[in-house]
Amino acid sequence: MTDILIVEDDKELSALLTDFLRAEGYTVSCVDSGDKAIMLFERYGARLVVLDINLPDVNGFAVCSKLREKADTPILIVSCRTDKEDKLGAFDLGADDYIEKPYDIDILIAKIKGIFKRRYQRKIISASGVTLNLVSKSAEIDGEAVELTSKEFDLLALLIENQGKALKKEYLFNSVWGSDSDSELQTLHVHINRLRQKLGDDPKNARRLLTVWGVGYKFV
Amino acid sequence: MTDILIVEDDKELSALLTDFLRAEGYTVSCVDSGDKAIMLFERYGARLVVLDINLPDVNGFAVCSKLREKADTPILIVSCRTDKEDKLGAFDLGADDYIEKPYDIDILIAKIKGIFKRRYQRKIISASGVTLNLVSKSAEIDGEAVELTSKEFDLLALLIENQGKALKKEYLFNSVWGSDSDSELQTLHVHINRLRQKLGDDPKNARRLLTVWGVGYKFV
DNA sequence: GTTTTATTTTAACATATTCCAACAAATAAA
DNA sequence: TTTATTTGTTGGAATATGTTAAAATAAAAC
Repeated sequence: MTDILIVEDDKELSALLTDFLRAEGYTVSCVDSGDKAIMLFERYGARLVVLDINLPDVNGFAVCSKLREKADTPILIVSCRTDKEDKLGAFDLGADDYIEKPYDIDILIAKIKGIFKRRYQRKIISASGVTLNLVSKSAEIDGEAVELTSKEFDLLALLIENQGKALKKEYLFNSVWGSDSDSELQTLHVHINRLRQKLGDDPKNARRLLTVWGVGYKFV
Repeated sequence: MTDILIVEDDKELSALLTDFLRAEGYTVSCVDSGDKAIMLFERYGARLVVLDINLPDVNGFAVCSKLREKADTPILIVSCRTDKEDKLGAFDLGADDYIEKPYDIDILIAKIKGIFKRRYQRKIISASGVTLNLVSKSAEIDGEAVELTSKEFDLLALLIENQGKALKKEYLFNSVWGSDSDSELQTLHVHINRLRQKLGDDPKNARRLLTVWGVGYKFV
């Protein structure tokens, strides 16, 4: 997965931005149209998207909303449009920021660095007595070390990273296992079951790993 | 813990902002100096800080860096200074955004809502004592948690998002169930009925979920 | 190559939700 | 007032969804 996907039809600008970002140590992919952006994102994913609004094919807003359907990757919208409506629309679609062109490239980079730091530099995540060390892959529950298998760990990490959010079963399975055939959701159930045992959670009266009927699961 | 701590010495501006944010369902505290901000934050905490740079006592940047020592609460810096150096410095200190004065209050609120959604998994819609969190899929009625099934939740969310507007039954059914078999509107009645029970609404004298004869329903 | 451990599959079981159908009540039209 | 139409109510059947245990497979360790 590349760090940053730049969607920008101004070749000169995108080349400049790419150089600067690579100098900061990020891996960068560039596309000049919305369709390509979606394709590349579906295929390889990205940790952050810099999205121009005025694209040759589809509208940038449409791209934004399509990306949001797939993942909650941070999206920075870049545009020469200055209307308030455009900005509000962008935030409503789930964009993380709206930056007017022409922008100062140092500021944009500072913002990107900030997002990366807040979003991806976390080594330890925790919620309601459960602590996961993403580096050593070790887990503590209520202060006591607990052995988790790798699938269990990945699943629990995903749930804790999104604590409070009801996550669809398809999404959970997809993220942890990589594919999504309906029949395989049983596998997810089994792992949820194991996790609950290790968490000491009774499913009928779960306190941490809750089922959200008709949707999936959430960690609180 | 309050949701939002506003650090701003312009009383008029902070009062305005407070009103707007409270209308969005956030709890808000206001202070007019850096020392008070630190004190209040240490004592009660906050989920997000809106921080003015030009304060009567200490510099806003100093406040920002002190807050960062204590927690990684999101900080939105608001300032009339437009120098690049100030902005870069703010991001370097860990500020989440730098907003130039004068700002559009709707944009600021959109940004705050976005942060709450991403960070705290809180996307709230509410009307007359009923609050739905679209991210965690949880519901509160008059301050008490209530269990809703997924169809009930979707239906109520649709009604609340369009509060005050009478929605056609066909539209409601279509939106929630996806199909459009007109004959099955009976199903909608049943769900409306359940919702009214959970809302504590008597259909003969409904206070929230009203019947609009010949049309459908509306939430007020 | 065997043993151990982790993971997946299978299938039976348990539960919640949704749907349906019949009827009751309210409203509008005749 | 009567009639037709729309809306409200109810219980249980049908369906969808969730849980669990155990066996089968795959992967890793020895």
